[in-house]
Amino acid sequence: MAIQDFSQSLPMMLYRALDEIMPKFRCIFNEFALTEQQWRILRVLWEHDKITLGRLSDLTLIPSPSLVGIVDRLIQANLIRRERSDTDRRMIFVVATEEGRNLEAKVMPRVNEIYKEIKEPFSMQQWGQLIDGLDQISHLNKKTVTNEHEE
Amino acid sequence: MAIQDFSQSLPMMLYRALDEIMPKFRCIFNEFALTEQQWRILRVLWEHDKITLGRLSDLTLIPSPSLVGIVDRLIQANLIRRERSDTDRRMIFVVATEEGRNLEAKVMPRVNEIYKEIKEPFSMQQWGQLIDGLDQISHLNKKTVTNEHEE
DNA sequence: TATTAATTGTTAATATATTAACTAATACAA
DNA sequence: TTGTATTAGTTAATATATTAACAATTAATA
Repeated sequence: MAIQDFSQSLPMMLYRALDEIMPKFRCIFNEFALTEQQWRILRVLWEHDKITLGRLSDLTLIPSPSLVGIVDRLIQANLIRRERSDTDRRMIFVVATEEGRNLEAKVMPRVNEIYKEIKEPFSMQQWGQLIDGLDQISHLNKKTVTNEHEE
Repeated sequence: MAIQDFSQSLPMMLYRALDEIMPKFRCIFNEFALTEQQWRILRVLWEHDKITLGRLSDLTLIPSPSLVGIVDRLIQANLIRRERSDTDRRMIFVVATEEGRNLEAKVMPRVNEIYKEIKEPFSMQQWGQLIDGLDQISHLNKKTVTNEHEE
């Protein structure tokens, strides 16, 4: 039997999907002088006032060694700041500055617009199946696939 | 209405899916002293004896500026070689060396094994829906979404 | 055929990913 | 309480991504 088509493999399908949609978003980020990774960090900080670097790494999927430099540059841009924990001096919190918080109202509408465009051609069922499938992939080693809700 | 959860957004779901599965594969690549990108190039060359850099970039999803260095390193490893076209001297073909071709038989079984593990917990229908959804995402601007089969 | 435009690759500058090693602080156990 | 392990974050080295600019070649057009 012949080699299965590389282009139709799951990893390449995932990469291609990202290659299709991310440039649309990056286009917006660049208008605000943000890189994609910088955006991710701000995006998380808009949901969490105060967060440790470790958790930030988990939520943004940015590996911690990368996070160091990206956070540095966001601080230089005066969009966030570091804050060492008093109780456990190993931990470092990251907090958005006022300028960083103000970006939300400017960027989010633009981003939501693109997101809606992407989602639009899908039926609600199709979209749900896609998200469920991706969720199942990303939990392969974590738990049995049946339970949906967790804290 | 509150901000929708960033972690459940399509881009982050895609990134998380890749974060889950790719380390498994990279583990194998590293055993053969290959990076993921080097692997992708070889993988394509096993399906195409001879291919231009441009098309290689399309099929591997490796941006051409990156391709230059990656190809350089594969040449140093004696796994591929460059070959300038006679008919159009702008084009450069990439060809696998014998050593590069020989890798296929060693690496592919290992990779297929992991791939099967990933696919295993899915029903055939679930998997099909996932692939279809991803395919639809990656063709958003190319055509109307209805036609499935193409050459 | 001289000019212009388009194509194919490359270089350059900066940002990020990957992997391993390392520091500082804390938790834990003998 | 000392020694050890663990945790949180950083540094270092190399590879790759992103964006823009560029060179060489070919195609197109007046």
